Amino acid sequence: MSSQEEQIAQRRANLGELAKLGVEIYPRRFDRRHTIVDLVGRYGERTRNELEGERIETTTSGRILSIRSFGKANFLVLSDGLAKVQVYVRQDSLPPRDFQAFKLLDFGDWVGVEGHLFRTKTNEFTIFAARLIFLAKCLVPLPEKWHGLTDIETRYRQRYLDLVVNPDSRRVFETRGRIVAALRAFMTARGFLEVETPMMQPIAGGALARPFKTHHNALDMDLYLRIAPELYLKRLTVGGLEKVFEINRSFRNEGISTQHNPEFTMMEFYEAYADYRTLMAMTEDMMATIARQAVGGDQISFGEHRISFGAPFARLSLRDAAREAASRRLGREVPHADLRRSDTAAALAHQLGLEVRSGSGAGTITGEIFESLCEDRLIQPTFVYDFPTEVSPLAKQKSDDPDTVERFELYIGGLEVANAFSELNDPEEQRRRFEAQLVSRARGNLEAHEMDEDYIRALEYGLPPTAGEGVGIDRLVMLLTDSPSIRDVILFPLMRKRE
RNA sequence: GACCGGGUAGCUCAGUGGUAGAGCAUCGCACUUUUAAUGCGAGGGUCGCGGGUUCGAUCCCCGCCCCGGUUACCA
Repeated sequence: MSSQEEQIAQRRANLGELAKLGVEIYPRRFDRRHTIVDLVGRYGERTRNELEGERIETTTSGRILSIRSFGKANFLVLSDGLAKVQVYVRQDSLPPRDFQAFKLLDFGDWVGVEGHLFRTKTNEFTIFAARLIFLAKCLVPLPEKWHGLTDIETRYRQRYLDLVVNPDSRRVFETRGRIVAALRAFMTARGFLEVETPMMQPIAGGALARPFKTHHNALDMDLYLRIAPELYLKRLTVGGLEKVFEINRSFRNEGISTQHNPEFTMMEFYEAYADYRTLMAMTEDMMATIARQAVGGDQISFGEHRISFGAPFARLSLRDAAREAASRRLGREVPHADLRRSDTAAALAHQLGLEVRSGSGAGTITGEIFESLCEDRLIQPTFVYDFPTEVSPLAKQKSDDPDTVERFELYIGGLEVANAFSELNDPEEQRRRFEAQLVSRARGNLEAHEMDEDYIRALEYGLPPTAGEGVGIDRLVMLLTDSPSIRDVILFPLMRKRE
């Protein structure tokens, strides 16, 4: 029998013995007077004399993290996930059955305890147990207490184990919860209405990405998991909902990396009468506010970097960024004009050693130069603005430059954290943009946007001037929790199936 | 997809072409204020999977699986 089988058999046997003692082995309810974190927070600073004088009684519960046994005197450490407390279990202070049951407890079991608070000789804040109540068995041995669980694969596949033994992991997800709560509060306080739009869509639009496909049986209809909620949210603005947001899970059938999980969370919002400049100011405020509420300040550490979330953020036009990086790389001044024509842009990309799809326009190539040369250098928060129209089929052109749209992306710590633009609301221009995308699709670009007649029809009813933005919540959580991989901030990241 | 690193006890890790190692955990004994409790004793292994070389493979070779990283594709 392997060590694990042996330990499981032993724990099962202990459970059987508990049942024989007449202990209910899967009880239904347990009423606590305090949680452990309450107990420690309220009384953890009391001195020995104060505790002796007050004789504070408590009933609490948690998982057993360790058992130190001296025969007739024993110490348990219980955790409720947020705090730990020691329990002193003394044979002559418990009902005999409780003490017999105690001896059948294993590391990892859930128990309740009744008793009063005191400090031991070594001044440890402790519950002096008068009753022990068995709550649930841990049949499988938990990871070791000292080294914890470091195996990354197990941490992702069995996140519950990671959460039991790695307090840092727990903290990441608590911070994530605070970030989402702070974002929601931020938006609501500014008069935005939280809405929910379809995750299953007949046309996967609103972004340039490959979708997951599914099928509805009763309707015999193919559907896609959304790649973005964008087109539905703007339909709502057509309907007169001037300020809407959705905290949305979206799905993209693309590669997996430290920055990409197939399903990910965005906060996307639309504001009528605003343009992308409005949103830059709002985004600066949003980032600083979220940082303060989630981690208590607007200065953070991310890997080797110190990052300030304080406004104002740097601003950099995309073409300038690409041109300057290309000039630096090639050691010569690249003229502005070279990024405006597809032939000169392609030649430039070739000199830089970048491969571009044949038939790519100047805008696509400029975007690629930016991505490969600039993205990961943008450590302090930076708005990269004014994107090529070609790569932005849903954004509004600048009034003086039809090849450029009013769009920005926010980069922090080398991560693309937000993407925003003044929304294209001219239905005829929107149709031309979709048609250009269809040409790109016909050339093999599987991420090109599809024609969405229903969306064009909505625009025909009139979308007021509007600006919209998507904020990548997973990446924001990475930044604010100093996590190097998106999988560290998603409770159950997608893993390959395993037998 | 390519390249690099990894997969050995429940956990954390060492190791060798010749019977598989440690600490923690587990089991037994002792112990009524410990702090990774301690002391003594014991059990626990498909060395990721499959093939090959060899008298003999956990180790060398080939293929595959899984994980991580880099890179490519990809907004």
